[in-house]
Amino acid sequence: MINITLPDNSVRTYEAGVTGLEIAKSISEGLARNVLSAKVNDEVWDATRPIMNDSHVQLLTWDSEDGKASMWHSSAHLMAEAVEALYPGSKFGIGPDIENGFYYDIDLGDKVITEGDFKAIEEKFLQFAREKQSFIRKEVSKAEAVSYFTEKGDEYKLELIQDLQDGTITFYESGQFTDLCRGPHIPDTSFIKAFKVMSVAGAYWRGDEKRKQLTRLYGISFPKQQLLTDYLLLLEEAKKRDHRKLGKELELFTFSQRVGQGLPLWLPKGAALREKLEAYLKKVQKKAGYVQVITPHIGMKDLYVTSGHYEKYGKDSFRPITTPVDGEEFFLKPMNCPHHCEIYRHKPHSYKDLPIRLAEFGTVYRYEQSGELHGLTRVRGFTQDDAHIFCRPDQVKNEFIGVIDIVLQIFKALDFKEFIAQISLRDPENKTKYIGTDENWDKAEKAITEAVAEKGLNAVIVPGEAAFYGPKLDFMVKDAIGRKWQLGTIQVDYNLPERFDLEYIGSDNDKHRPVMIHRAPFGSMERFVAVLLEHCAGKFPLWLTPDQAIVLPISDKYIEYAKNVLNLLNNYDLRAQIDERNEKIGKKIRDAELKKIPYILIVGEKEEAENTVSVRRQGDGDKGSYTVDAFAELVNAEIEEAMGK
RNA sequence: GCCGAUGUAGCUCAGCUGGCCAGAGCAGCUGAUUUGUAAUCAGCUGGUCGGCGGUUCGAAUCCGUCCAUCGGCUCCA
Repeated sequence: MINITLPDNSVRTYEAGVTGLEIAKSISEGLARNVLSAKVNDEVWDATRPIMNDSHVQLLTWDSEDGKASMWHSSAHLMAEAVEALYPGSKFGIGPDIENGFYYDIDLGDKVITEGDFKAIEEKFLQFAREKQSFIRKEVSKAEAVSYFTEKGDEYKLELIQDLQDGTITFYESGQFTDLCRGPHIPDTSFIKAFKVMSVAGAYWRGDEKRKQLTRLYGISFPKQQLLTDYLLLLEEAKKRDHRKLGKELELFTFSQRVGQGLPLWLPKGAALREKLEAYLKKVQKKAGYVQVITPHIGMKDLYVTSGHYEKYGKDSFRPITTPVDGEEFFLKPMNCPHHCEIYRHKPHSYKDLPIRLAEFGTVYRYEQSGELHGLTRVRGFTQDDAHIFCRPDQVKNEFIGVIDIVLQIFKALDFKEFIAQISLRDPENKTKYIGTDENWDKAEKAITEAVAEKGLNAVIVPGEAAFYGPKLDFMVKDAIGRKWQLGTIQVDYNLPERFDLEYIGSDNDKHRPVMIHRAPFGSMERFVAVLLEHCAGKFPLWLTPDQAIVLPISDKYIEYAKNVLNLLNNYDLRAQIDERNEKIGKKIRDAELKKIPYILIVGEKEEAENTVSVRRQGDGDKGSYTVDAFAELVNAEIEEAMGK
């Protein structure tokens, strides 16, 4: 007999070899019907795998992430089985569960799967699911594994087996399909009640663009049909928040083929919004001791040879611009730091001057691969809210903390609650990718980790994600459909000061090397506006929105009064317009609501007589009569509350 | 850059397997209406059907190619 400890710390006794499923049955039939897998001593197992020793067991259902993962992973197998049945001779790469569903990478030979084929795959899948196929776990030797897939002719699986150790290899068999797999899986396929192929895409084998591109099928499955319906509805809703759609509807920005792909054109309202953001950040930075600088959009090739960027990115950049007579080469600046280094160099510095914090809304141009461009989040020309801090080594940590404070303050003002802080460190396996000495890297990584710890930030640490010149702390936010984008970034750099031979005179009257910190709290104005737009679904915070209010005269008899109101609003520094069109009030309200203008001010006979406006809040209906003074107070109070003053 | 899909008026879309001058709603313009909290009515303007080339008596529709966009992959200083 063995003792099984459940999550509530109760202990039950079973015969050795009991399975998660049997434990569930002993608790209740209902639970047994919903158990997908079991966590046994912190390892997720099949619910049908015998437990031989005393263990802590947690039964996993759809409600847990691990339970979902089990179902999705099993669904990937089933999808593969369906594909193999429909397209015999298919070879299979990998098929993991992912955040929303799962995928399988498949070599289909000459067959090209398109959306038209999805239905057949779905039907075959559901047919297999209804057959209640069990997932049977088998431990196999490396030799057996190799022999199976050699016979099947699946070179992808063979390659995967090469990397595995003998004695740790397991196969899972379900229906006609046998796969190399670590597991775990759900007890049988009848748990899967709904399935949809979401999309098809090309994906390089093992993520290497030099290797063959396989067909990646994305799918998602659920234990209830209704959950699939709900999920699809959720996706529809998310699409309505897409910044590309909202940007068009709200006339914030546009693109022109004639200007060039990935080169955004900011329309008046978008420009107004962006200027508000810039003004806000300038104010915050001024308080934090930053000074603004301005540098040109191009720089000589030699500047980037010095910085090391030419060697690293020269081939992937826009081709250089050359002068007509001497053929001197200039590059569109892909970043601002080399220019700022030259500003630092323009005169000698004392240790007493440091830190020097040079800030610039610097527009940069990078040649991004055409397939990478994406609305405003990935573009070829964009403006960084850049700054470079030149400081003494003993000031690094404090400066770093100062920047974290700015980022957090901004996120708070804009109501960004869900962000991920990520510390990117050097890849310990492949140190040659990076420039700079071991010692400097160690120092920089230590400074970041300590600063983050001191701020109590909950950060994930990812080795191998560092920039080539230094480690960094990034702030990532998800967009409407769950894609992660990097916004704010803080990067320690011991490298550029070296390359540009930057120095300061210390208290010992000797020359010393300053440390540089690159930082951009928004990241880029383009990406930040895109993500902000998706977060607020186009309903920007009152302080930021291009038009805070719109005055709607009931008829053209009241246009004069509406203009008086507008004047008063302008005196209060509120941004407002008048809708002077000859339309009925209902129509004007509808249009203003659709434009997501926060306050709608209706003026007619009554308001003119009483010297008031009738206030309507976007999405929230009639708020009653206010004098313009009282309305201005209302607006200011709302702004102050939101900014957390 | 790679794989797949898409591309019709400013916007959202219809136009089936090639055949009357390419359509609708919204937006815009003109006129009527002078309006009280999410769409007043009428008329009008607007499109080398992404570009170029081909097949055909005939192409928005079929084929090729280029461009752009979308979903991924790779990349992201």
